Amino acid sequence: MNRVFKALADPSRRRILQLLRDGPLSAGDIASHFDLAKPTLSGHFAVLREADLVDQERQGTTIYYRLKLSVLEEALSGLMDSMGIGQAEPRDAPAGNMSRQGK
Amino acid sequence: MNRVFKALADPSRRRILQLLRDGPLSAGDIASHFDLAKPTLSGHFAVLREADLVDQERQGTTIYYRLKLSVLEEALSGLMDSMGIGQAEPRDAPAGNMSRQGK
DNA sequence: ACTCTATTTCGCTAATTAGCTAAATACCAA
DNA sequence: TTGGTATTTAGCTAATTAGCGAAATAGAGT
Repeated sequence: MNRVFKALADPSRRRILQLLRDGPLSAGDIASHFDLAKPTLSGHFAVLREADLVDQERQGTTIYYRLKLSVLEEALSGLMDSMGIGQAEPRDAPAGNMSRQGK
Repeated sequence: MNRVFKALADPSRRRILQLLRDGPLSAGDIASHFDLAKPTLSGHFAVLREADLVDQERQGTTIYYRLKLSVLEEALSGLMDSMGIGQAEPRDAPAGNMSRQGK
């Protein structure tokens, strides 16, 4: 989960994920949307892969990347949960007194 | 919005936000939950402030930090929106076509 | 003015990161 | 096996980051 947020911290990587929203794309297809060198993009793909946010499928000489939406969803809702966003009630903090921080 | 995701990329900062979920805390209160030096935490506060995720209020010699939940919410739902993750509507939402798949 | 306490700012270091070019790998076709 | 296309790996640099201790700032109490 930490890797997911690290991955999301870079705008290029967020944009890659957006591009993958409508279906798998090859590395080259993705690269054509950017003004970055291919190896740079390849590095971003590696980060996304390590975060388990995408998976790869080779088809001949072309590699297709596909968004793993459920992983992204779980990370985001996990965070929202821990922050008390949304209708999810925190399970760890009884809504009364937990630690009155005396000092 | 980029600053928000950069801020969220660090686990200590995410934990700070969690601690602030139940109400404002002083810098010292927060620091007592960590094994980090005060200046280090102070740096994290600065990052969170620049991301507009918290605000500060001085009370005597003590500085209280408060979570700006709406900023966090908007960043997250903005991302979810751009990724096509459903039920991310803060206000009025076009609840219609969610089955866009294909390529 | 002095002295606490709380917090930040200042330098510094080590680790990480994003970017590049050049070279390597993988696959396909002739 | 040679050649071509797609992508990654290797090796580098510059910029950013997280951490620290020491010093500075700020307010409150004496």
